[in-house]
Formats: sequence, C-alpha cells, structure tokens
Amino acid sequence: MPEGHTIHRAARLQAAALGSGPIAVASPQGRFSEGARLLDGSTLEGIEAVGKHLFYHWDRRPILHIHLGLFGRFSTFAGEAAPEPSPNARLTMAGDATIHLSGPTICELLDPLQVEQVKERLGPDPLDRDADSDAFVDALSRRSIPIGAALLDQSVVAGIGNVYRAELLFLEGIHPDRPAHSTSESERRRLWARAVELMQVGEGLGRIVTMDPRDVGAGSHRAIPKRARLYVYKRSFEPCRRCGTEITSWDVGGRRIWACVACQPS
DNA sequence: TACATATGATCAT
DNA sequence: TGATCCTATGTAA
Repeated sequence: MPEGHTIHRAARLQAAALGSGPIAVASPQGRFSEGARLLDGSTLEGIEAVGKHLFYHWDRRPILHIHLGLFGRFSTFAGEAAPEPSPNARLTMAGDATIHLSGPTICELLDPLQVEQVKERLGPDPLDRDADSDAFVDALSRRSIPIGAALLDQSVVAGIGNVYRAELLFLEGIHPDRPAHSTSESERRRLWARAVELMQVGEGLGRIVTMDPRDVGAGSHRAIPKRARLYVYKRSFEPCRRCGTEITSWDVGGRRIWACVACQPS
C-alpha cells in the first residue's frame, strides 16, 4: 500500500532492522537471481527514499532500486525466525532481520549515474527536508491539466498517490477538475504545506490519516476508528464529514477521485 | 472457484 | 485512451 510515506518509513525501519552485518540476498521467485547473487553477503551502507523509489546503497556493489508499484509489498521479520518466503518472493534480504519483497514493479541494480537519471525525473518530495517547494509551485503554474491529475504526476511532486491527492484537494477546498494553473499561488503553497504535514503524519503512523482530530471527536490518531481516517477517499454517496453533502466520484487523470463539490467548488 | 479491486507507471495507438 | 505488468485480499457465487 505504497504512497511516499510508506516508502520513507520502509527505508528508515529496514535500515535499522537489517543492521550493519553482511546481508544474505536471494530471489526465491528467480526473476532477480542474478542481482541477488551480486549483492549476497554485502553490507548495507544506507537506504534512501525519494518519492516512491527506494535505493539501497551497498559496500562496493551496484545500487538496488525498488519501486513497489500498485501491488508490491514488504514483509519484515525481526526477533522471530522468518517463515519460508512465498514462491512469489522476488527478493529476500536477511541480516539482523529478514525482509521479503513480492510484487514490485521495479527491482533492479543501477549504477550511480542511472540513479541520478531516475531522480532527475522526479519533482520535489514533501518528505524531503531540503525539498524545493518553489519547483512544485512553479510546475503547477505551468500546467493546464486538472490539478487532480497534476498531483499524480511524479515529475511535479514525488510521493503523492491517489489517496493523498483526493484528501489534499478536499482539505484545501480545491475542485479536482480545476486546471492546475488556475490555482492561486497561495493555494499552491497551502497544498505543499498540507502535503508535508499529512505525509509526515503518515510516515510516523504507517498509514494515511488525514482527518483533523477536531472533526473526529478527540483522542490520538491511534484511537481514530478505521472508517474515520479520511474525508473523501472511497466515500461515494456518504455524507461529507464537514457539510453533509453527498461525496461524489469520477475519473481524473485516469484514476478515480472523490470529492465534496460543496466544499470544493469549481 | 471466480471475480473484482487496489495507495502505480509505462508503453502503444 | 487502452492494454499491460505485477500480487494479495475480500466478496460473490
């Protein structure tokens, strides 16, 4: 279930869990056997997250590039013996902890130049402390596509996916069909600030929670019932949590989006 | 058992 | 715009 927050969290937790010793790398499924052989027994120098991409840096080995896509998943086993990996496991890494990877869109080895080329295609990442928010604001001002589509374009902003785009546009009161360049500069700046805020929450919790506690009732995010974490995503025909208007959904940029057209006027 | 669905992205037309 | 790749899960049959 990967938007950028999942990826950054994985980088942080996996680096800590795997430890600094040699890592046994294998590919039970076989489609990454060659790469696994090359990495097997090497030590990990760090895991870098950029948008939805992960880069594993090893001691004198090529860089492992992973992108989970829609279906990719990690399973981490620490403190207990890891179970046999599923026959579909593309990659397993065993150090202090064991990690199984299945279903990634990308699992490949790259040299540093190729890594730079991947990064060059990405816009600023709200989870990057040094991100250039002006680049995001400028990119939106230059696009005539719907703002709902622009937020999914990873060259505009890296790490936002279908859940965050719908929730961000709700929270900022912006109709998803509005052309990106029709938004005001202050709307664009607020979108960025909100993305940073929401994705940091998501990184910390390991799931997407966008509701303001004031709209929920009280208590910590952990106490928020499953059904009450999001304002609009997948809530067709249900009442808006702010105004009661029925949530509607339609396609924007090739994906389903949900919105309250009363709170998000066109 | 089968089908629908999913927080993604690319490529062909 | 549509087809395609990748896997797991939940619901319907």
